[in-house]
Amino acid sequence: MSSLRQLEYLVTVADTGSFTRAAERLHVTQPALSHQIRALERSSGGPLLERLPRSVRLTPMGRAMLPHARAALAEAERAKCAALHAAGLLHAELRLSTVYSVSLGVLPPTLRAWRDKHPNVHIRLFEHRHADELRAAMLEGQADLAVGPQPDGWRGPVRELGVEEFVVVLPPGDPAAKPGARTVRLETLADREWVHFAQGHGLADVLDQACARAGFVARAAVRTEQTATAPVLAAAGLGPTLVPSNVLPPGFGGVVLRARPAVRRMLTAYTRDEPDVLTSAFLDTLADTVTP
Amino acid sequence: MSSLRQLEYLVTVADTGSFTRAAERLHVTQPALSHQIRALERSSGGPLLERLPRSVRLTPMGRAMLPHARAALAEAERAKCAALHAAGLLHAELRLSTVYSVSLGVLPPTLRAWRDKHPNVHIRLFEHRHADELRAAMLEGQADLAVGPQPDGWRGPVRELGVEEFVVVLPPGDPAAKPGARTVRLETLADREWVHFAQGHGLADVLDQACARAGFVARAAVRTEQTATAPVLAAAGLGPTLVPSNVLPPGFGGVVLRARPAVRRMLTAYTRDEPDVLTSAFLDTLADTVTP
DNA sequence: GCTCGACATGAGCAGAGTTTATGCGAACCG
DNA sequence: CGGTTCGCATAAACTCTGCTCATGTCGAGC
Repeated sequence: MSSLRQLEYLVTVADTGSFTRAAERLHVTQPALSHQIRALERSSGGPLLERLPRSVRLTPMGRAMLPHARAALAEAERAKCAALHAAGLLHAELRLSTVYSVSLGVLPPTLRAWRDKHPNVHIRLFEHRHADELRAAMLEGQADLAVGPQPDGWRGPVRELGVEEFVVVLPPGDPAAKPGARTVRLETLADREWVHFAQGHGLADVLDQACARAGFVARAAVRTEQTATAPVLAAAGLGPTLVPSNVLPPGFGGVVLRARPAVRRMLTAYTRDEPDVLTSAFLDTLADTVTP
Repeated sequence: MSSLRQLEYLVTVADTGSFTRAAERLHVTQPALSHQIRALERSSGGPLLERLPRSVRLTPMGRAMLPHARAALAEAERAKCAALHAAGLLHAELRLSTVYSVSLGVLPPTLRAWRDKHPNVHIRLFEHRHADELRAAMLEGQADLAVGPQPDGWRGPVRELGVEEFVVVLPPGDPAAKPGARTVRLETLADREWVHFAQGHGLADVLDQACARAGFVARAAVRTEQTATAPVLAAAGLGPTLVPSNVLPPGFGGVVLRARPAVRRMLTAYTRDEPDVLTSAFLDTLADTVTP
């Protein structure tokens, strides 16, 4: 009997038209996918996919199989949903804890996707100024799930979501932004006054450490408490600032340059204990919406 | 994500109303089933089955989940069938090799069940007089699947189907058959002339070895080539005989007693290489129809 | 009260599935 | 036309799931 996972792999390869892309989407490596598809083909009695040099197509056999595979997956999903519905009405709240920059940048698309899938699950959001605060609150069991920078020495499941890249924001026409350049060296901004963050704000540490690595101390023209304010102030000419690229709204007016050397932060989701159904469902949504 | 197997386990427990019986039907041990159901319950967020002292019932959650689980299983099955159909394997041929006693006793119900499920697969049956002949023919690749006694030192997959119990057949009113007795000691028949089997017939060896273990040599009143003939001759008074219990037709006229000590034979199905889809489908049918 | 039936639990083990590393062939590019 | 890149297959090692075997627990029935 073929497993659900194998059917899921087949569907994903069919949808993406490529082993490699399917493997990415499924969060497994490409050989693992190759193996499973191969096993499925053995147990089905013949090839399901036609390996072309540039892409992958379904064989007639695969095409015949595909709709039933989709249906089986959908039914399994419905089985779980039905179970959740039958029992989940009691405890349908998910407590989510995070830091300012994440709740502004990464979370909104995820929350929208989640709301579409599970409109009856209420989400309660806790926001913290600093990753350490987040960590401490999670230790006390404030929330079911934390989304934020990698916590040091965390006893419990941690899932890596992806790396955030930080960008320098400058006002239009700033001399440090060479025409056409995509990056900027932090050292060239060593003598500027920066749009900084308030004491205890997580991004204040990020900025300070990045500047320290570049060999200088960032002086503050102004310190803001709100993450979203910094790039607006920077674009208005108060000085450069450094923020995760995903907090910038689409069509943002300022000049945006990747820092060189790169300033990155691993974004993770972590829980105190093994995640329950709701939490792990949210984790999947999170992983799906963050990377692609 | 819950696996297909877990859903199958759930459905079977719901159908049988018991962990133990479900485990038998699924050909796994009861702890394995307990574990999987427990895992499914964990990943579903709550109990699916209510464990009563005498039986097992579904919780509302389990009841909600059940129809979808069935549907998922059915779709997965259809996926495989669709693939087979597309590959043209549904109009295929399955070559089956066996020994006389098996083709008479065990196989007919299996073949009927198979015919109902896959009416388009033609079965070609090869019958052998002795297990060694069967083994040799299989080595040469005569058939896709062999059904017969356990082959010695077989290089390839062997699946145990169950043990055949041999019975002594006597004419009605034979003095060796005590009224109400269900068994008979072979020694008490040591001085009889037996309804024996032809030289080279597999059951001839079985009879000789059983008698040897009981401390005597079975003299032959007559030797028959056909398995079905022996019990008829025995019932007609030519002498006792020893045959697998499953070769006796329902409503057989003679006296049937289990041999003591028991004469048993492990019945197996074996293939040269890993079985293909068709073969393993037949194997499943076989395993299902032989044991219960 | 004792035994028996039925499910739970725990330890140990085999095999499935995954990852990392590497190979191979076809297409693309200079 | 060789070199490079992209995409899938293959090999080997490791991890972890899921199995069996042995044992525990609890209620029912004699």
